[in-house]
Amino acid sequence: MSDEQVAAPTNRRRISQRGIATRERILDAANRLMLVRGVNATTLDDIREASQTSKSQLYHHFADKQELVRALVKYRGALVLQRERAGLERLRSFSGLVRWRNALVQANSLNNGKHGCGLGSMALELSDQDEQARSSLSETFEAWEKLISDGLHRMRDSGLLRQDADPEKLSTGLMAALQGGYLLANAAHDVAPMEVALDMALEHIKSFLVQPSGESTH
Amino acid sequence: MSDEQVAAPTNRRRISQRGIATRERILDAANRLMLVRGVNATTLDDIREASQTSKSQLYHHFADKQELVRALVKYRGALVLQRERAGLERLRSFSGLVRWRNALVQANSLNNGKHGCGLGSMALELSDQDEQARSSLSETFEAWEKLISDGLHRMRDSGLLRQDADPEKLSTGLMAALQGGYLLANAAHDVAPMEVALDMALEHIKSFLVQPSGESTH
DNA sequence: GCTTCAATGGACTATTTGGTCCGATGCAAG
DNA sequence: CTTGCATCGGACCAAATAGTCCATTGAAGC
Repeated sequence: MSDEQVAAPTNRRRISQRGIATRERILDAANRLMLVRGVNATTLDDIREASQTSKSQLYHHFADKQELVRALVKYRGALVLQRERAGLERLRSFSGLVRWRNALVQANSLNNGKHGCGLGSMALELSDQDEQARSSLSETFEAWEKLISDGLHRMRDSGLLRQDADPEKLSTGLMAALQGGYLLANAAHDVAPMEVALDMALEHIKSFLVQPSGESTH
Repeated sequence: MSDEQVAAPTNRRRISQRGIATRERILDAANRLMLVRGVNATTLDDIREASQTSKSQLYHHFADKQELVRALVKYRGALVLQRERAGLERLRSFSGLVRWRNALVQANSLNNGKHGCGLGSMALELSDQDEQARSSLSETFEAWEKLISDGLHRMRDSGLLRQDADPEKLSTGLMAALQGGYLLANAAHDVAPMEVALDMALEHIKSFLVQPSGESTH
């Protein structure tokens, strides 16, 4: 998945720049609306209006609503991975993990925990009703976890983490804490539970550091 | 919130047993259907059919769909708390926590991680669109966490946990791990991530035990 | 037994919403 | 310029769905 053209269509003959731009507008509008209202509660007319397009355009670029949703899953997944790659690809120390944590917490605190994680909310809403969407979301989570575990591997290889640390399990645990934190923060409309959850996961990772430092997670 | 009559209506004059039974059937059907399809994707006709009732009964017992959903939030919350109370009110040891973990994992593995937690999925779907539902769900999560933290308090008072252990934070972290685990397991259609997440949280709690034992979490 | 009202069956309505269609327009190639 | 096709506007359609209404039934109190 490349960093550019995250909205590029799969295959069709002769696609103009104007068409690509429209498709991008539609996906962007769907992305914003479905983040706050949820997938099923967002109508095509909502998207049409927000994207300044027409019904025929929606159906020119997407076969039906389900296909639009599936495209959105990939679109949002690419955006998240792009953002996360920027914050994780150079991860080499525990303090880097803390900075990553702080960025997520700060972003979520801006809206008092509302909306949660765009991927997590879609996962719960779609996993039981669209196998393709579920599969795609699952792959995105795996890729996201891999960004973390790669960093942990680097930390282990450089001697920061003990050899018995399991980067894969640690990253899965951290991702679960993040997603659960998003969920509880969303329900409470307060970012606090997310902080507690992430700090727990970070403390756990910290316990695998070779030289436990007094470094705070705050 | 009492253990019995979880479906009892709020207030109305002269309510017959038959009426209560019908209300219960409706809520039970809504509970089952909305767990697998989600709230917004479940129609009143679905519920009417599954509950063997009629349109007039739905609107006799509930003002509209939103009220039915709000009643379901309380209904499901009461059911979960009832179940969790049974498993947590006698919690006094780390092995009790492990048994609790195993019960949740086993239940979720029966359907390969599908559906997730009934409260968590509702939380993400409703928190941004129904303030009353969100508030109710938030209270339920708090009550659930309190069942855990009460147990941790007992463990701390009895000298099992160190004095610097914070039962409230630990229970919030554990709940986040549980909810995140449910979410990832649902996306992966595999209970494994939920196990990893819960084990991480339990390891973290274990690190606060006064006498670290070799007790396995598996 | 009579009265009263909760409870019920189910047809019916209004609105929302996903989806279709066709003529118009813009753009690029020959 | 002309032709072909992607793109577009928006009216229109059909199905789904929330919600209404009224006649009927059943049960509890007098």
